[in-house]
Amino acid sequence: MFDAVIQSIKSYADLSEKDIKSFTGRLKTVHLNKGELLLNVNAVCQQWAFCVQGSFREYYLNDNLDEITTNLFTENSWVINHSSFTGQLPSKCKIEAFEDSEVVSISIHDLHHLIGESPAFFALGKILEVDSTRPSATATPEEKYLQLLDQNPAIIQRFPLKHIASYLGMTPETLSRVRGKIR
Amino acid sequence: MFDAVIQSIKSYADLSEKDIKSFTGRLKTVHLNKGELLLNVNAVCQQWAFCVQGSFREYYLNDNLDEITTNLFTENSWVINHSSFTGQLPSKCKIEAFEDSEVVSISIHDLHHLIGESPAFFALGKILEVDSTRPSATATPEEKYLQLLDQNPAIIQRFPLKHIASYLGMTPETLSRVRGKIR
DNA sequence: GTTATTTCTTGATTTCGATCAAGTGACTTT
DNA sequence: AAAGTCACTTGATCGAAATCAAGAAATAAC
Repeated sequence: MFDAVIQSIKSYADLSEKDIKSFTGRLKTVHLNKGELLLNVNAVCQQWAFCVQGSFREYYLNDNLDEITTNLFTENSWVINHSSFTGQLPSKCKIEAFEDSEVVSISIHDLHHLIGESPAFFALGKILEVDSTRPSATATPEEKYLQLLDQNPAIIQRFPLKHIASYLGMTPETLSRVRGKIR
Repeated sequence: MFDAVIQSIKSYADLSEKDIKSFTGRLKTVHLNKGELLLNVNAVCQQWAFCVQGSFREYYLNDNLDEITTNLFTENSWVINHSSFTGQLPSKCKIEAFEDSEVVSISIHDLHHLIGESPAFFALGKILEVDSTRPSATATPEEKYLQLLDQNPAIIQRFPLKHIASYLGMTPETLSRVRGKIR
């Protein structure tokens, strides 16, 4: 049932069977229809959510009311607003289900509790860093696309060009040309 | 003695007098001469350091062996490598004393201990987020400079143009022209 | 099945910032 | 004081990506 999320946490922390039981005992399964929000603007991110099925998009509206995509998530990845979670501050963006989706999540409260029980859980902090690896802002459009293709090809297969372009910080036209060049 | 750092933590967390005593009791004062490293490449950031006097520069060498400045710190700010600390991963950059400097620091171990003693300390996590506010990568050179001028004018007064330009992701020539235009 | 709408591609033009280059002034070093 | 280095400025040119614009292809709506 929780196979994928168990595999994920095992890859970050050295957990005993008992630890894993404690962990899964605190997980909640949540279903979101396309368009529903996992996190709204100004809400504080209180959960670590692991996407079991579907996909999510994190974005905000700039002054010009364009949607700027800040993150894209697919199956078997952690869907967390990093800054809102760590600082327990109001989020600047929304996280929206891009398709009908299912997540399993654990609250910040339960996470603290687990760390208190077993220090091994502390290593899960790496998830916040490792999972947020994104193409570097200084790279050229082609480099950014190749980095994404290398690190997270699922995103490219799953989301339309305009969201990927926004996520990579370029226009759809530029991304289209990069693709044409690579092909 | 620890006035500035006490003021800083009070601004992030609601701490009792006892909490503050526990905190300061674990602080260590370290002096670094200009050029000495607070954190080296591949080291894991194990400390939260608060700059009491002096200034620091965080940077790495790119493939072309240019020094890319990723952060600049002056008095009364927290000098921490965010990603290395949170994930307890090897740092990709150095943090170097830019002048003769003094920091007070607390170890990750002691920080955990304090959180165990009093949950109020958990709110200090905000420091990692709030302090890392940086001019947005998508802004124009002028906007980036004005954002920095607004949020952290001390940096502009303290560091030479080339490091500020690198930090803001532009060439020294461009920054010079931006300054000329604003004046 | 036809019409809309959205998504993507392709071309022409423009623009902003990088690069290349030279020069000035301040500060060291000897 | 002369020579050298360093920090910054200013000008000219270039290039990559944005913008503007139009059309093709795919998808949705009626």
